[in-house]
Amino acid sequence: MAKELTTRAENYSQWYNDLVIKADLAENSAVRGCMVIKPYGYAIWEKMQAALDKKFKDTGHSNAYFPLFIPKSFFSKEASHVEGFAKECAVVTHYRLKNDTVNGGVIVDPDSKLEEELIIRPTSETIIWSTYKNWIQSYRDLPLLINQWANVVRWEMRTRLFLRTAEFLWQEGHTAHSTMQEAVEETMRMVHVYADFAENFMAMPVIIGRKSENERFAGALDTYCIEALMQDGKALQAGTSHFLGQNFAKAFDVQFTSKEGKLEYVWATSWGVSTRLMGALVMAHSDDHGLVLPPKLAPIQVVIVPIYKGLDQLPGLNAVAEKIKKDLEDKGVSVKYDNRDTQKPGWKFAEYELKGVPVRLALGPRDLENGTIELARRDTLEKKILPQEKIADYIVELLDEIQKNIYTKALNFRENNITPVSTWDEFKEVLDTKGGFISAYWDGTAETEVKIKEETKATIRCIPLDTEENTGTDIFSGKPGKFKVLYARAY
RNA sequence: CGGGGUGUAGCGCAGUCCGGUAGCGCACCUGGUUUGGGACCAGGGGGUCGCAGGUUCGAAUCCUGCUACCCCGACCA
Repeated sequence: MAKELTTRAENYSQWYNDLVIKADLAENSAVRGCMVIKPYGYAIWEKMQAALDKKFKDTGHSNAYFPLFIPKSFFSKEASHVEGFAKECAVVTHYRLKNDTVNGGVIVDPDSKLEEELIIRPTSETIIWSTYKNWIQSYRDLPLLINQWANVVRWEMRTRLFLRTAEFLWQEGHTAHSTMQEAVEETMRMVHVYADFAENFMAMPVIIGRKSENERFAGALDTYCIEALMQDGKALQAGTSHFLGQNFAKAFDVQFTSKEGKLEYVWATSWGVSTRLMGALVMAHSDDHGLVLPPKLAPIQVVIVPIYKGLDQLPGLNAVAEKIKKDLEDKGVSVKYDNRDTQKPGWKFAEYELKGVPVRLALGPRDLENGTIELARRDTLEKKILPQEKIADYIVELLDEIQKNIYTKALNFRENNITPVSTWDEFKEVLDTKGGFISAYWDGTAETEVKIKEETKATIRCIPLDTEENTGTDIFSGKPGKFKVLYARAY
């Protein structure tokens, strides 16, 4: 028993930490707050990137790359933006080291102080809008639809692998439009792209909504988000899309000449998802045996494990396994045949379960005699003996079913954990005993939201897009509210 | 930045109170037996006990200072 996981019931957050490390997704690095994403974890991220990148291209966006460093002065141009990020910026002040003649080693050369400090990007709005100023002159240059895949740094006090690290990987889309309506449409389009990705690839149901003013992105007029529910009943913001209005256009003087010959400021959006999605993926589906990966994001979809007494039995098993592997690969399934003699079958079973491989095939001498093979599903842990014939076709369908099953399971959980309440006592009770999303009327004031947060640590996760306007009573203040919002404790 | 905790082999830990030749489990290496749910036996390698001072014949252990990391709070995708 080399790798024991803490169970979810024992300690959910320990379970998460154990799992990320033991499934070889990532580990802490020598640099405080920064993680090393290991090959298996990175392979999942690459699958996420590929799926998202395609969706961005399909909606007309192009990739580009902007600098890691941002001149400090750029930050001060948009007031609320600075305020939002100032407290968590890493700053480059010098550009050279020199030998320390006194104590040995190296020291920062005091003569190399920068005229203007450089901020390591916590997000790229400022550097991008200072660039867009030169790219945009006419309505003919619009819309400008750019995405970048990059790393960013936000100097966090407390970090957790994937969920919150000082450096993380993400994509940030930055678009410019000639009309407000077009920019609003783009904002909405992209939040729906995220929701579609979360549901169809990650098999993670999300609620699309609008953020309250408190939770809004620094510098945005409106922030839309996808919110997911983790198995411990805490919410996790999985992606955001911002309508930036003309704030950045005005701050960086980005104007264009309209068809009518008038000089106007452009309208902007930005949107992003990060490696935090990896954390969401882990917490949405996995169990006490390890990861449960949706087939569409699993680096290995099927693993084949041979079982034999004596190495002389291996060649016969190899022949059948290689054939099945090829049949599957011809159908676009990624397969690993693990015939290492250095580990025993039982060890391999446990290992691939830990790593969330959706389907496992085991092939032994009995199967060779009978023309059968043992198939185990990771999501349900069911085992079946099946004929080898047409196993590839069966698996192709099964992968699809597993993808759906994982989603349905997560959806049922989510639906069972949205609790409508109408009194403050009920609110606190549900929050402490059940968790999940709490649906309640809100009077629309930041004051109420802040007080609720202070008392319970729950925040307004979002105002769901599909909520109908109605009249109700605010759960906390008793004042009239126009719509129901979702409260939750969040990551 | 407050409050708590821990630094001993790659990982997880015991030993520290009461100073006397550094240990256990896992992992690793060699050989053999094994292989349908994390194999077993035998042998083997690996440590300036976080760092720097001090006390002592002798320090992982006692004293002083420093440092790193983890957990809980204030901030955040």
